[in-house]
Amino acid sequence: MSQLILDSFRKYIDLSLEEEQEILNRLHHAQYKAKTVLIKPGDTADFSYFVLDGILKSYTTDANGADHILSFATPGWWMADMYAYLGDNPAIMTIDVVEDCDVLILYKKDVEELYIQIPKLERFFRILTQNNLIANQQRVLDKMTLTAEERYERFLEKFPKVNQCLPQKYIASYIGVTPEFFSKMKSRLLRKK
Amino acid sequence: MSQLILDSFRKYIDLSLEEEQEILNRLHHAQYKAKTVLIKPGDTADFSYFVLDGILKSYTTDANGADHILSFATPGWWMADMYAYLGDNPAIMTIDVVEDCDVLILYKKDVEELYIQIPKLERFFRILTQNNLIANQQRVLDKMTLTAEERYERFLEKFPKVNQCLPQKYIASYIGVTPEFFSKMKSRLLRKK
DNA sequence: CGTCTATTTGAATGTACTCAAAAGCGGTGG
DNA sequence: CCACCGCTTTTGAGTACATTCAAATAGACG
Repeated sequence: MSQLILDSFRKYIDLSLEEEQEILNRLHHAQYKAKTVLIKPGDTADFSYFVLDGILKSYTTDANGADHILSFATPGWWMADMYAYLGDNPAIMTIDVVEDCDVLILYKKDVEELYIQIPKLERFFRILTQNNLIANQQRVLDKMTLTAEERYERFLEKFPKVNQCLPQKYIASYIGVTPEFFSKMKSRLLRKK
Repeated sequence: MSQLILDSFRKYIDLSLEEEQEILNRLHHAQYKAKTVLIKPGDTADFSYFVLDGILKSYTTDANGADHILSFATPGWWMADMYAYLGDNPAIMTIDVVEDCDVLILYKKDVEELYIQIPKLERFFRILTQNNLIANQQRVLDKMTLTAEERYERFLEKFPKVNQCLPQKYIASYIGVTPEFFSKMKSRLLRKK
C-alpha cells in the first residue's frame, strides 16, 4: 500500500529503511467517496494529500458560480492548496473527490520535523515544487499562445488515461472553456477526421 | 552592491559571515545595455540572474511571431529559464534586457556545490520556488476567471512602479492581450473615471 | 530633423460565451 | 425490470470580448 509513495521518494532521493519508516509513521491513511469535499475556501489546509487510488481535483468558484479546475491528482500525485499550505493561510481552493479514493495525509508540521530528521527530504520537495512550477509556467503560456483545441491536445498528453473516466465538463473547466463550447469543439474535431 | 542579494537571503535564512562570503565568491557581476538578448531558445541556460538594477523580461515567441511575456524581473528579483535550468534542457524562452541592468549570475553547478556546503540554502531556494509556484498558479486561474481589465489591475498591484517606465505593449503581452486591444481598453478605463 | 517604433483609431472578423431547450445517460426506487 | 429523476451533453441562435488588418498619429532617439 505504501509502496507507491516510497517509489515516489526514491525517484529523487535515497532513503534508508529507518528513514522510510520515520516518514511512514507520519502518514495518515484515509478513504473517501466520490463527491466528498475535502477542503473548501476558508478551511485550515495545513496538510497535503498523496493519492494512492482514485482521483481528486482542486478548483476555484468565480463570482458567477462557475468552477475553474486548477489540477487533477491521480495515483502517485500530490495534492494541496499550496497557497494555504505554504503561506499558513486559510484555503482559497476547493479540493474534492472525483472518484472514490485512497489517500495518505501528511501534515505540514510533520514535514517540518522530518526536514530536520531527514534533510534530504527538503531536496525531494524542492524538486517536486520545481517540476510543478515548470508545469504551471507552461500552462500560463499555453493559455496565451494556444487555441482551445491545442490546449485539449496538451491535456490528453498530460493525462492520457484520465480522459475516458472524467466527465468532460471537468476537462472543459481545466483547459478553460465552457462545457458547451467544449462539446462543439469536440464534434468539430471528429468531423475533421 | 551585494547588499541587495544578502538581504534577499536574510529574508528566509540566517547566514554567517563566512557563509555569505562563500556565496559571494560564486557570483559573477555583469552589466548589459537595454535590448541585449541574454538567453534565446536553444541556448544553454544553466544559470540564473539576480537583478541589482534595471529590468529583464522573459518571453516565448509563437508561430505568428508574437511575443508572450512570462515575467519581468526588477531589482531584488531572480530570473531564469526554469525549464532549461532545472531540467538541464536547452532554453525554451528568450530573456532580454528592458532597461540597462546590473546583474549577478549564479551557475547551477555552483548552486549544487553550495547546497552541500550550506544546506540551508536549499531551504532558501525551496521557499523562492514555492512562492513562484503560488504566483503562477494564481496567474493560471486569473487568466481563466478574470477579464483583461481585471488582469491589468492585478498587474498594477504586482508591479506598481514598473507601470510608468514600461512600453505598454509589454504590459499587454504580460496580461495576454494584443497591444491594439490594450490601447482601447485603457482609453475606455480613462473615460469611465 | 528624419527615421523607426509605439500607440491610437476604425472596420471587419473570429473565437468563445450566454441562454435556452432538447436529447442522452446513469442510478435509484417502486 | 422498467420508469423516472437528475445531471451531463448536445445543438442552436444571438451576443460579447478580443483579434486582425490597415492606416493615421505620436514619441523617442540618433
